[in-house]
Amino acid sequence: MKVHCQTCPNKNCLIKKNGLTLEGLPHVEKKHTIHCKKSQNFIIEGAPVHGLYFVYEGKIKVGKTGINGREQIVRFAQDGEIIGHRGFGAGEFYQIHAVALEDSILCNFSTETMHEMLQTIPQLTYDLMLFYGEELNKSETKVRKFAQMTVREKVIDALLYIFRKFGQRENFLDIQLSRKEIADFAGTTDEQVIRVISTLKKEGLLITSGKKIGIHNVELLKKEIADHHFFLDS
DNA sequence: GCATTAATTGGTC
DNA sequence: GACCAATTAATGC
Repeated sequence: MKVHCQTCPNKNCLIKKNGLTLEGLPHVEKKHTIHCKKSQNFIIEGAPVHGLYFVYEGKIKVGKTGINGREQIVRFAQDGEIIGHRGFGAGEFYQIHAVALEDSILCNFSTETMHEMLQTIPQLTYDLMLFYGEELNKSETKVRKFAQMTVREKVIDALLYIFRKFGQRENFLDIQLSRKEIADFAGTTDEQVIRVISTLKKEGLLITSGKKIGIHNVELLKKEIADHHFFLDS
């Protein structure tokens, strides 16, 4: 079942914002709608690039595979966000993989369609450029964090990122992630994540229930890593 | 309910 | 601070 940009609720999507012009409409019609089941791997690392993805609805993790099959989650994405933008224009093959964390709907624009759009809609091109700039800034910030933060700080930072991005519902983070996925994102191991979480729980900063995690005191957590945040959130 | 998978804890290097 | 092993909790079938 196909979803259309005209009725899409994601106001912050770059296509929704800039693609519904007279010039854009015929291109927007060419997009493909992809229904993705939970844990489906829809971008395979090393596979040929086949355009750009936008999340219509759902939650996605984007990662890279390292030495010994060790996983590094690069970012998470949800409604309205772009995936696969690094492969676009630059390389022939994806350097990342993307997996749906829950049943999701994606919009796929082929490389050709993107080229046509970017060459006819300056505002879209401009917004995409700003987006690339932001992404670069975030990844530079992340490099510094990885080098300078302790494990405890990295885990706190990861939890706050998840909190910012997905928020909480009934006092628990509104996304289902395993301890291992948090570890892969924070750049450490699942055992370390579990240890940090259980001490934070003892300190009254977090609550847990099964695999669900709830942040009890955001301000105190923020305070603990405040020294590392000179610029912006990432 | 049983079997597989994930969370937790303790220990070693 | 990573890796390994053992135990316990959670989840799939």
